[in-house]
Amino acid sequence: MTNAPQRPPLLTLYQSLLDRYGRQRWWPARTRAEMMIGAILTQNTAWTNVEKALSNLRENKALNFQTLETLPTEKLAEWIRPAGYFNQKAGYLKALAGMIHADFGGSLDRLFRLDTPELRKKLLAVKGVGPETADSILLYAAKRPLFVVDAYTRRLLTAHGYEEEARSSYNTIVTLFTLQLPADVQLYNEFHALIIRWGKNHPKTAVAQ
DNA sequence: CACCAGGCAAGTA
DNA sequence: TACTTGCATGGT
Repeated sequence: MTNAPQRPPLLTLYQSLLDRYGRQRWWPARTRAEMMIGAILTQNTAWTNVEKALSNLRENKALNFQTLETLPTEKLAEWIRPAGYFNQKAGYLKALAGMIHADFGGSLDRLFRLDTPELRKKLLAVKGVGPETADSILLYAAKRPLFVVDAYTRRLLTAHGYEEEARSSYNTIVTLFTLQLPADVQLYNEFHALIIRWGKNHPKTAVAQ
């Protein structure tokens, strides 16, 4: 954003990004299961690599937790190899599939029947699901109004005068956005997607502004 | 060649 | 609480 005002209200920042980039229509997934699997695979990983892994899973009819639950970890790791950290992520996906199977009979409908605090706790209890992954699932799969903070969010804050806030904890940044924005699923959805879109034009190595 | 990309867990102090 | 390290592929 050229000539960005110093510390613009976050809603103003949202409007600027929306004007500049337009609606993003996130998350890029056809089903809740695909969304959740993508959320694990994209951890610290370029989305283009995630797409290759998702294609492999789709070809093997494994974009669902019933299949992942019974799939050998080694086979899963082989299919998601392009997404990097494949041994870790295979274990993470198995853990998530195991939780859904053991506690909800394999039913995402039943999982998503939990209220937001319980659902968040349930997700965070799975090894490999941290705050960003949990909140992404809550926002984009469960449609709950939770603001998602990621590395780009911190960079956006830094670039617009919120330097100290950008260095604070995950939950502090969530609170910052939550207090300034109406609790609206569609707004949080679009804002986070726009922040990623902005981030792709502002790589770490680029000169600021 | 180095650095980066839609994090997280586990260990240390 | 606040660091540090390992995890790994594919693109620039």
